[in-house]
Amino acid sequence: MTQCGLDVSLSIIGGKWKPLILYHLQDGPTRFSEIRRRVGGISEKVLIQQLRELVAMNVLVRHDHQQVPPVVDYTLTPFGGTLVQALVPLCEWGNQNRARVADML
Amino acid sequence: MTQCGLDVSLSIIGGKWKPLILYHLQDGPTRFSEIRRRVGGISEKVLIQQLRELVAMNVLVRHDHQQVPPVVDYTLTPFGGTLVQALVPLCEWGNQNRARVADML
DNA sequence: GATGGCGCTTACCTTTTGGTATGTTCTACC
DNA sequence: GGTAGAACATACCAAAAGGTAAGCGCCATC
Repeated sequence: MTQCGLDVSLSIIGGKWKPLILYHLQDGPTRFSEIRRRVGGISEKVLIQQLRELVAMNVLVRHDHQQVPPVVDYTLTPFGGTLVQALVPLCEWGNQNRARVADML
Repeated sequence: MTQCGLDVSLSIIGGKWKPLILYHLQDGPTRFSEIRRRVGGISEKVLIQQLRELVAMNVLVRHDHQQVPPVVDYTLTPFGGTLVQALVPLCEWGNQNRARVADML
C-alpha cells in the first residue's frame, strides 16, 4: 500500500476553491475575469487570494501584459499540470455520482 | 474535456481531515481509537464529527458491537471505496512531490 | 459625462472549522 | 482502590476561511 501523501496535496489544494480554479485553467492561459466567470460564485477578493497562493507554490504563473486597462493571465506550470491530472479521477467520480450525492443532501 | 464534478466530490471530502480518514480505512473495519492513532493529530471531538458526516453520506458504516467497554468500528461502503480510489492519484502525487513542496513552505 | 469593464486593494464582518478541556459509564488491570 | 482505556458528549473558545461593500486608475463606449 502506498504511503499517504494526501497531507502534501492537501497543503496545496486545501480550501473550497483551489481545485475548481485549477480545473478551469486546463485550456491554457486564462484571464482573471474569465476565471472568475468560469468558476462562478467566487468573489474577486477570494479569487485573487487563491491565485496568489497558487503562484507562490509554483502551481501557476501570472503574466501581466503591461497594458492599460490591465490584462493579466494565469497559466498552469508543468508542476501544476501534474497536480491537475491527479485531480481528474475525483472530477470524474463527482460526475458519476452527482445525482446520488444530491439526493443525500 | 470532462465536465467538472469536483464540486460534488468536494462536498463530501471537503475539510482538513476527511481524505486522511478515508485513506486510513482502506484495510477494512477499524476501531475508533485505532483511526485516531493512525490519522494522528486529530482530536476525538473532530474525529467523531467527521465520522458521523461520512456515515450520513453513506461513505462509511458504523458497527457497534454492543459491548462494554464499547467496541465500535467503521468500514468503507462500496460507494466509499470508489471515492477512496479516486483519491489514490492525489496521494501518489503527494508522495512524489513531498520534498519539493516542503521546500516551498 | 455617465457607465461599465479591467485587475486589483482595503476594511470589516460572518460563518465555518477546528481545538481544548472536562465529564461519563463501564471494565480490566495493578 | 487508583489508574487506564474504550467511545463518546458537551461547553466553550480561537483561528481560519470566506463573503460584502466600497474604491481606484484608466480606457472605451454610449
